[in-house]
Amino acid sequence: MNIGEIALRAGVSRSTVSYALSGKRPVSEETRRRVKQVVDELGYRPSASARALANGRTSTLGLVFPPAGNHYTGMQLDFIGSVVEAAAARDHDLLLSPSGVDSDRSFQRLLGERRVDGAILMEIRLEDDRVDHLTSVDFPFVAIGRTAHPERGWWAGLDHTALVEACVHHLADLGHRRVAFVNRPEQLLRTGYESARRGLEGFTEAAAERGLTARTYCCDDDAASGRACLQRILHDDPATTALVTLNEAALGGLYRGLAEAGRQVPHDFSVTGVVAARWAETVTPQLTAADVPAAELGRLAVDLLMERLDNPGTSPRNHLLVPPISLRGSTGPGPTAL
Amino acid sequence: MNIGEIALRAGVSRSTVSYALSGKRPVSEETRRRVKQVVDELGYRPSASARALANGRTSTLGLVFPPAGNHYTGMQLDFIGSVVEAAAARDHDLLLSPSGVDSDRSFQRLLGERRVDGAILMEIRLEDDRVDHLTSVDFPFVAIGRTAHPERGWWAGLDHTALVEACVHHLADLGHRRVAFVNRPEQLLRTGYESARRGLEGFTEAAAERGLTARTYCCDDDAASGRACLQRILHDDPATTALVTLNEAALGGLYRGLAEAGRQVPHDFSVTGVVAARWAETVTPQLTAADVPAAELGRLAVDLLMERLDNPGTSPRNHLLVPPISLRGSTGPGPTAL
DNA sequence: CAGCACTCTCGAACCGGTTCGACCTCCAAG
DNA sequence: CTTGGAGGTCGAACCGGTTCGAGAGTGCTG
Repeated sequence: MNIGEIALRAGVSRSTVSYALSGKRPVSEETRRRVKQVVDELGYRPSASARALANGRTSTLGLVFPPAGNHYTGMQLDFIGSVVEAAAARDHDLLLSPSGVDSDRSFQRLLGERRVDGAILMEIRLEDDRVDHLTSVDFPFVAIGRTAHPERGWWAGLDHTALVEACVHHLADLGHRRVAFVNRPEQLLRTGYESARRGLEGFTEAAAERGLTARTYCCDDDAASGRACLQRILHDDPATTALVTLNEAALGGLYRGLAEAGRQVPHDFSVTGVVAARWAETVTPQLTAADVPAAELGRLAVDLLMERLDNPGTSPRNHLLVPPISLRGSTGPGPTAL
Repeated sequence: MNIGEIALRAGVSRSTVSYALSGKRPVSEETRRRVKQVVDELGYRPSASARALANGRTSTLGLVFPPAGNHYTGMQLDFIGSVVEAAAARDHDLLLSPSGVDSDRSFQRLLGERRVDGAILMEIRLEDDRVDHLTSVDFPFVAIGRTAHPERGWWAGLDHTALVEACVHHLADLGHRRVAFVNRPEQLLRTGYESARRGLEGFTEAAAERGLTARTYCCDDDAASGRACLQRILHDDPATTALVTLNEAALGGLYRGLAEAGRQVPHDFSVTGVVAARWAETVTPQLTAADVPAAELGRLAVDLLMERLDNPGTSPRNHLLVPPISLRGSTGPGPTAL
């Protein structure tokens, strides 16, 4: 059942059916009614491929998805969900593209074969080939996070530097003097993963500013690594009384490590960091943390992308979010309090 | 840069270029070489829309995605990741479709507009309109879970009945006599959500078989609800010594509730259920549970779907998984042990 | 009544591929 | 020397839409 079939049954030409449906040219009320009736009877819907071929737009956005090798964090799920819904609300579909092992190939599929009108890039690095490449071919995309040269692009991101700094200040204000930082896996840090880098930067800077004794650690994205990491922390400096983490997946493990070491949260050890609210609430005591607004980030990214698609040539826009710290129960007075 | 351009530069016709690239007809070595060289030089890739229009296949699979209203569970993320990768491994893309508020509309987009060759349906209900509809129009799809009439379709799922039964037997063997079941949200149960229904069924049956005193609860998908649910359990029957849960998102809240009530896990309260390993490991003590093999489920679903697409008319196949219970640390002897 | 603008409709071209049938050439078998 | 088949190439049609230019009909003005 194609447009020709509809035209036949409605007794008009194919172009008239097209105009009746799109409204791009005036069509008599009588004709429009007949066409719509036939369309409804047959349940006709125009083929997406044909339409995409004809007018050069696929009405599909691409989401470049982190590989499954890295464990996913909960934040990503909320993010994806909100992107799907925001896209749907604007009559666009979302195509997932793994940026995994063979990332070139999937890039080729998305861009080379023109499957999508634009893309959203997750897992940004400070120096990011993909960003450079897309920028150089002028392909419309929005990054989730900032590269080292954020002024030149479209992006939505979190100010991890400021968030981690806020966490450190919070701990320092409470009287903690010896603090640790539990980062994302080392491989991510080394390859310039944005949040890991900027978070570390914020931690180092704020700790120095407050004159704290600070140690930094990398930790794989799972509970067992979190537990091991905590053991290293207490082994390296048993006098440590607080930590800041970016690592959602390790959180449960960190808590377990503390429990095993006999440290009570928040009584004799404080924990804080940057974590989606949903996960901060699963640990006991609930985590005092800067809540990652994943869903908002997804909506903003789609907004930006649609804006870029609708007005090509506009100068880049961006959103830098700095959510406040939600005080829950995982931080308490440190040794020098009072 | 379309196929005509390539043909021009290689000095052959468009059809020859097509055959040189697809290999569907013999082409002289000489010609093939020239075509490939031009293609490489220009970085030409055939347009996905045009190809889809011409041969009727989009090389795209649809994933009907649960709405964001329900909180996502961690299991879903692993699942999606593995589906994306399995699809990519077979040169297919994955299109996400929200099955949310306006599920008819997104269905229309996917099927009516022929954006995908086949689909994977999550969040199956025992009586599922979507399944009935797709079956009646003979659209190729694979369900994640079984409807009430599983013999007639293609699906991959978990045997929630058996898994929950195994949990109950495990608790009964340990000497627990008064147990509770923490299910997914009531709205899901009421609307016939498969895992909630079958899980409940397994629980009720096994508890009866073992002569246990059993209570069942519904619980929303978040930590606060888990905590509240646990309070209800202990309020309704303070002698309860164990629970079985399907609710990943509530797990942290359940543990918190237990801690607040002064019940030590596993010393004076046992917890078990059906949960993805990654989440079971985040709580302390780690959860003894049937590990939901989300990634495997995703791979299997893609395998089934591809098989169905490649051999239309084959009789339905399915996979019913019954993962074993992983003994971790959250269950211990009950009151009647020894 | 001619001229004109406006509304409505149609046919044809186009988007960028795939595929079918036909044709030509060359070589081996009869 | 004919015949036949295989290898290689081309043109044309097709997939299912959109869009442009033009023509038919109508009503209004000069």
